Amino acid sequence: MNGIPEVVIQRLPLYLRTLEALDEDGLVVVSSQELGDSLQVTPAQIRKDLSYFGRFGKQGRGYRVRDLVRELRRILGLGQEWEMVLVGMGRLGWAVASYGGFAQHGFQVVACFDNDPALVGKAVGPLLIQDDSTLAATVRERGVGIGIVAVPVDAAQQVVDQLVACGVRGILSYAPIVPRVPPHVWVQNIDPVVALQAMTYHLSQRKAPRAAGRRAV
Amino acid sequence: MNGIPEVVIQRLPLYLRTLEALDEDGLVVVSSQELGDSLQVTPAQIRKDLSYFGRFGKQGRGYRVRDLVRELRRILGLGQEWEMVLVGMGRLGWAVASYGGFAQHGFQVVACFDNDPALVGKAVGPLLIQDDSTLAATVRERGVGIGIVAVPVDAAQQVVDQLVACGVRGILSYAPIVPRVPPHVWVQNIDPVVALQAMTYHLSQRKAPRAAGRRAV
DNA sequence: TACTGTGAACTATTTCACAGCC
DNA sequence: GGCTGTGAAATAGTTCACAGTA
Repeated sequence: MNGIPEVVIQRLPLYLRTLEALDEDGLVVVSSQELGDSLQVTPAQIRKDLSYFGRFGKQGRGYRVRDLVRELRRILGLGQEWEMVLVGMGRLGWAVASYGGFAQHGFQVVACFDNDPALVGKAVGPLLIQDDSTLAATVRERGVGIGIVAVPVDAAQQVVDQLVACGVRGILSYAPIVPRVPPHVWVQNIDPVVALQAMTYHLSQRKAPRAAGRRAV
Repeated sequence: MNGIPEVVIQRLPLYLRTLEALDEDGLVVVSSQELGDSLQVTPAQIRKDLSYFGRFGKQGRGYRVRDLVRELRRILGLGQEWEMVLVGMGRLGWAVASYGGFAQHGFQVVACFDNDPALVGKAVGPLLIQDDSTLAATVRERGVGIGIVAVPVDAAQQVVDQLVACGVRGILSYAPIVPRVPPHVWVQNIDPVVALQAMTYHLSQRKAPRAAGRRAV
């Protein structure tokens, strides 16, 4: 055994999401079996995943939902508000900026940027679109940790480089490339077309076996 | 060996995406090494992945880019136009409907639905928002294969059930649940918050190792 | 010579199965 | 009795390394 497997990390937010829903429903204690039923994951997998981080359950009973929520939030680093900058204010960037789901989960877009003079100065909710040239200063000043890339593919690597140069350590990219980043920077890509294309493989087969995972993201 | 591993299927669209870009750049032949450099995947992995489907390369030379694009498109079932219905026309659904990237890749939203009378009848590009009650008829009539779910979490499972009942075989879900579907239906989930939460785990650690995959999607 | 295609070796991940505890 | 936590076993996935060929 070495570190904690990346697949495990990617599953924790799913556990958290479900546990939060169960908590809202008023459930106090949950077994790995029940949680697994909701998530379509084996109970053994849930227990093994959690065991990488500690012992959170009570034998013979299960896990206290609220306690496990708290532990997972701590493990995932969700105790703080995370500030993000958004680059690219075309249709996609606009939609991302207007998406309420981030704030709800402690992720805040604190500034947004575009290099199109026609867009700079426009208001997006409480923010004004800034020119790309002000990106570095804003990121450095506020110590923003995460950048969202919503620019066209041809500009994507350049924007990623800029963000990395300003000290951003996480990048959520909607651009259809695998960006090149130094090893201390973490990237998550989101591309619905890629998801659809993997799906059509299965839809084209005579018979389809099991359901696919989220690849989340 | 049994079937083709799911991870392999999920990587093929990434290969395709990169090969299409290389083709546009005028590259005629590519080696697994070069392709791997673009994608940050080992050459051995690319060769192995492709070998599940046939022999597409020439020893000593590499792969003809255009031929490999054609093969991958065939394997992924991209020879046809795929019709999709979109359910949920809130902000997110609206953004999805307006997204140009689908049409560009042979995925067409042919109808969109909401259960809010205030939205029904409004135009979204060339489409009119229809009432949910007309979903089944539309899907059955046109034999639509893919449904996109962009409704709030509380309605998501119900909408998924409806889509499945009408004969949809693939679901792209933006809702924060793992929907329950019969085994012949394929699901891909997209949730940027889940992606961010996995990322903050790494950002919270003292040192961060390698870059994460896309889990795409 | 420069590459692919591929068994075999290796590594990672999942599942099993059961001791231990509530 | 029912459930967790966890080594050990089983599976799945990746990488190596080299024979074969254009």
